[in-house]
Amino acid sequence: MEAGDIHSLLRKQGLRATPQRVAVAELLFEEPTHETAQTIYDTLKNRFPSISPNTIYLTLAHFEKSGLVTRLNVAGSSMFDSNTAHHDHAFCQNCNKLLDIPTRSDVQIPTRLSGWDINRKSQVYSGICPDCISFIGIHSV
Amino acid sequence: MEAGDIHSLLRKQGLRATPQRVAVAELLFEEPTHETAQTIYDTLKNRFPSISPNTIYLTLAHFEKSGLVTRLNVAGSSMFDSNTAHHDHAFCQNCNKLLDIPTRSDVQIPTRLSGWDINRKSQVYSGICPDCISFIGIHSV
DNA sequence: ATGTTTGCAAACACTTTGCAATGAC
DNA sequence: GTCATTGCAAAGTGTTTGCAAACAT
Repeated sequence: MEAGDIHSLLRKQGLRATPQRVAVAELLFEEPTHETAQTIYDTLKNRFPSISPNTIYLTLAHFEKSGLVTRLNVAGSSMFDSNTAHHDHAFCQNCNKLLDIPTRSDVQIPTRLSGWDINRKSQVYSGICPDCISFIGIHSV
Repeated sequence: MEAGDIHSLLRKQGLRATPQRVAVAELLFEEPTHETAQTIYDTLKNRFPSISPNTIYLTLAHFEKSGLVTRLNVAGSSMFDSNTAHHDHAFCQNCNKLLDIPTRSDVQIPTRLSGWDINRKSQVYSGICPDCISFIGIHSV
């Protein structure tokens, strides 16, 4: 996805397409990685030396509200996922990597759960990723 | 579970049974609620006016390491669950309540997931709890 | 031109650290 | 008595706030 597309994507959501927002969106949509506000801030400080955490957090909140990204609470902070199709996650306890994995079953999100109004389902598998297993020789205890 | 039992429970794990630790354990085992370090600290400040956050956090880390409790990352901070049997969770986006719910399927935790060494599975349903629906009239958007 | 968004600075919530004093065993 | 644990104080993360200046529309 290139800059022009991202611009109109934001506009379609009624969001003003500032350079900072386009940059955040690029980060989130280009790569299949899950960024935290912190990593985005660190990355963008190079291109926008005067950017503030405020901007990142407000931008991400806007994106979330518009449904462009999903917020995931993992390892004590929020990670953002541009893959809005339903899928599960695998989290590496060693390197903190978060990976999308296909849903293991065809179970749909139940909208009712004994009186609850459920709008989101999050399945997270935690363990050690292949890289850390082979590279460092770490195994779960 | 009474104080004496908790004392020996801790000792069985090789943990020194200090009054503070017994109090933390009581909180976690008496009620089926999920406490955060913060709520535990706030509660125990009454009984132990000089207790420090340090103690709470170290205690919870010990309990987690010993397998007495499970740490859950929800809504940006850790919640602790004394129910170590496998089960899912329902999280209320309005009142931040976390509820244990029985697992919906008999799927066991897979120990291998395309090269990963998985040791934990966490299923969280997010939405609005019955109390908040009827009481405040909130519904998910 | 208008109203949103930015950057700044400061505060905030939660968690972790280092170390001497305390206390469980 | 010994060593783990506590309390204290301070710092470290990650996130949020208020407001004037800047900017997208």
